Amino acid sequence: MDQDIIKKIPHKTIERLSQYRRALLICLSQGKTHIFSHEVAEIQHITAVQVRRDLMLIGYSGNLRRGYNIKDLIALIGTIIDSQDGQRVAVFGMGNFGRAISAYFEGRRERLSIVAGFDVNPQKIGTSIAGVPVYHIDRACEIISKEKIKIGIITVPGNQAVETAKIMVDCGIKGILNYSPSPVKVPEDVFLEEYDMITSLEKVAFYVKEH
Amino acid sequence: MDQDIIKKIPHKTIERLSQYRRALLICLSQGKTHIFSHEVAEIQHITAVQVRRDLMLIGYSGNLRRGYNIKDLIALIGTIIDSQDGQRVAVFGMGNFGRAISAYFEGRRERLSIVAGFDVNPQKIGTSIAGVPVYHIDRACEIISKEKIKIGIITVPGNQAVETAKIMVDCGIKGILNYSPSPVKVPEDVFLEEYDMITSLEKVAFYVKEH
DNA sequence: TTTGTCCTGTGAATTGAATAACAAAAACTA
DNA sequence: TAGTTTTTGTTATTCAATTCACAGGACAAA
Ligand SMILES: NC(=O)c1ccc[n+]([C@@H]2O[C@H](COP(=O)([O-])OP(=O)(O)OC[C@H]3O[C@@H](n4cnc5c(N)ncnc54)[C@H](O)[C@@H]3O)[C@@H](O)[C@H]2O)c1
Ligand SMILES: NC(=O)c1ccc[n+]([C@@H]2O[C@H](COP(=O)([O-])OP(=O)(O)OC[C@H]3O[C@@H](n4cnc5c(N)ncnc54)[C@H](O)[C@@H]3O)[C@@H](O)[C@H]2O)c1
Repeated sequence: MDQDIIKKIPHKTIERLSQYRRALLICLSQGKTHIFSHEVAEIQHITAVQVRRDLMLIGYSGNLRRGYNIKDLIALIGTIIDSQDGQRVAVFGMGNFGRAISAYFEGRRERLSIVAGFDVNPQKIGTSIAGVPVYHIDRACEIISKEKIKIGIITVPGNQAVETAKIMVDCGIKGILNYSPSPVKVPEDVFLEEYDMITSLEKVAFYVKEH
Repeated sequence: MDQDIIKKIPHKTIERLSQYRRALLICLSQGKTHIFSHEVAEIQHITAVQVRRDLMLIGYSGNLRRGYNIKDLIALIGTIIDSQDGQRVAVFGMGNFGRAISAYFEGRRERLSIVAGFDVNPQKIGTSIAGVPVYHIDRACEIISKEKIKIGIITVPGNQAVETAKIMVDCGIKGILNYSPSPVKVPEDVFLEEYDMITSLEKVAFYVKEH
C-alpha cells in the first residue's frame, strides 16, 4: 500500500481495523468465507456505512453479491497494521497490573510479544512473572537494545510515570502505552497512547447519576 | 448546576475534568492555592485554551490576576461528576484483571467503591479477593439490588462478555465499563464505555512501524 | 496618568470523524 | 426483457471537538 495513503488513515479507523480482524478470525474459524458489511457492523455494534468507509480507505473491494472475502481481508489488514517481523514489547512496573497484562498476552499474538519486564523491587528482579523475565530498570537500555524492543507499557505508580517515560525514550522506545494516571510527555517521533481507568470509571459514574 | 447545561458538556470535557481534579488535588497538597490555565495545561500536556474552554463550559470563572482558586474548582468539579452519596461498583470476572482492578481501587476513592465481585469458578465463590467479596454470578440480581450497585466492570473472557452484559442489564446495572475484547450491546438508558487493550497495543504497533 | 504585560473568556474558523444519500453493479423475478 | 432487490463504493453533509484570534480586565512600572 502507498505510504501517503497509510498516513491519512484516521486513528479511529486503525482501531476498528484491529477489531474487524479479530471478529473476522472468529468468523473464519466458524467456516464462513465471505461476509457483508452489515454483518461486520452488527458484530461491532456500529453502522454498515462505517465499515464500508473503513475498507474503502484501505483500498479493499468486496464482491457485490457475496460481500467481502474474509481470508483476503484479514491478510490485507495484516499488511497494514502488522510489522514485517513482529513487534517486541516491554512492561515497566511488574506489579498487579503489569502481571495481569503479561499473563494475558502470553502466547496470544505471535506478532506482538512481551519479552521483558522492568521493576525496582529486588524481590522481583531475576524472577519470571507469567513467563516474562524481570530485570532491574537500570538495565533497561541494555535489554531494550539487545532484545530489539520498540514498544513499552507503563504500569508503574503514577508518581514514577514521568521519570519512567524519560528512561524509555532515552533507551530508544518508539511507542508508549501509558496506563498510569499521570500524563507523560514524549518527543515528536515517539507515539504515545494514554489510558486512565479512573477517568473512565468516573465518566461512567457521571453519566449514570440522574441529572 | 443547570440540568440542561450538564447534558451539553462534551464527553471529552467530562474526562478532562476528572483529570484536572486529580492534578489539582496534588497541587493543593503541595500548598498552592491558585493556578493559571497554562499551568494546568502543562501538567496535562494539552493547551491552555482547552483548559479555559472546559472551565467555561462548567461555568467557573477565574481571577484575572491570580488564576483559578484550586479549592473552589475541586469542589465545583465534585458537584458535577460525583454523585450525592457515592457510587457502588461490581466487578464481573474476578480473574487476573478483575483482581488487579479490585486491589487498585481498594480504599482509593471514597465516592467510588467496589463492593462485590462475581465469578463462576467454585474455588473463588465465597472468598474475598483484595477485600472484595466474591459471589456466584447466579446471585447477581440479589446482591446488586441489596448493595444498591449501579455500575459494573466486565472482566470476564471475551466469549462470555455478551451474556454477562445481558445479566447486568437485567439486574438493573445502569453503567458498564467493558474491558473484554468483545463489544456488547445495551439499551439506551444504560451508559456503556468500552476499552480494548489489544486494539490500543496494535494501534501503537502500527504507528511505530516505519511506513 | 499612560504604557506594557499577562491573564481570562469567548465568538469564529478549522479540523476530524460519523452519517446521509445515492449511483451503479449484480443477480434474481416475472 | 424490464423491473425489483440487495449490496458496494463514494460524494456531500452534518456533527463534535479543538484551535485561532482577539477583546477586555487587572496590575505594575514609568
Ligand atoms: N491495577 C489496576 O487495575 C490498575 C488500574 C488502573 C490504573 N493502574 C495503574 O497502573 C499502575 C500500576 O498499578 P498496580 O496496581 O499494578 O500497582 P502495583 O503497586 O501493584 O505495581 C507497581 C509496580 O511498579 C514497580 N515500580 C515502582 N517504581 C518503579 C520504577 N521507578 N521503575 C520500575 N518499576 C517500578 C513496583 O515495584 C511494583 O512492582 C499505577 O500507575 C496505577 O495507577 C492500575
Ligand atoms: N489481564 C489483562 O491484563 C487483560 C488485558 C486486556 C483485556 N483483558 C480482558 O479482561 C478479561 C479477563 O482477563 P483476565 O486476564 O483477568 O482473564 P482470567 O481468565 O484471569 O479471568 C477471567 C475470570 O472470569 C471468570 N468467568 C468466566 N466466565 C464467567 C462468567 N460467565 N461469569 C462470571 N465470571 C466468569 C473466570 O472464572 C475467571 O476468574 C478478558 O476478556 C480479557 O480479554 C485482560
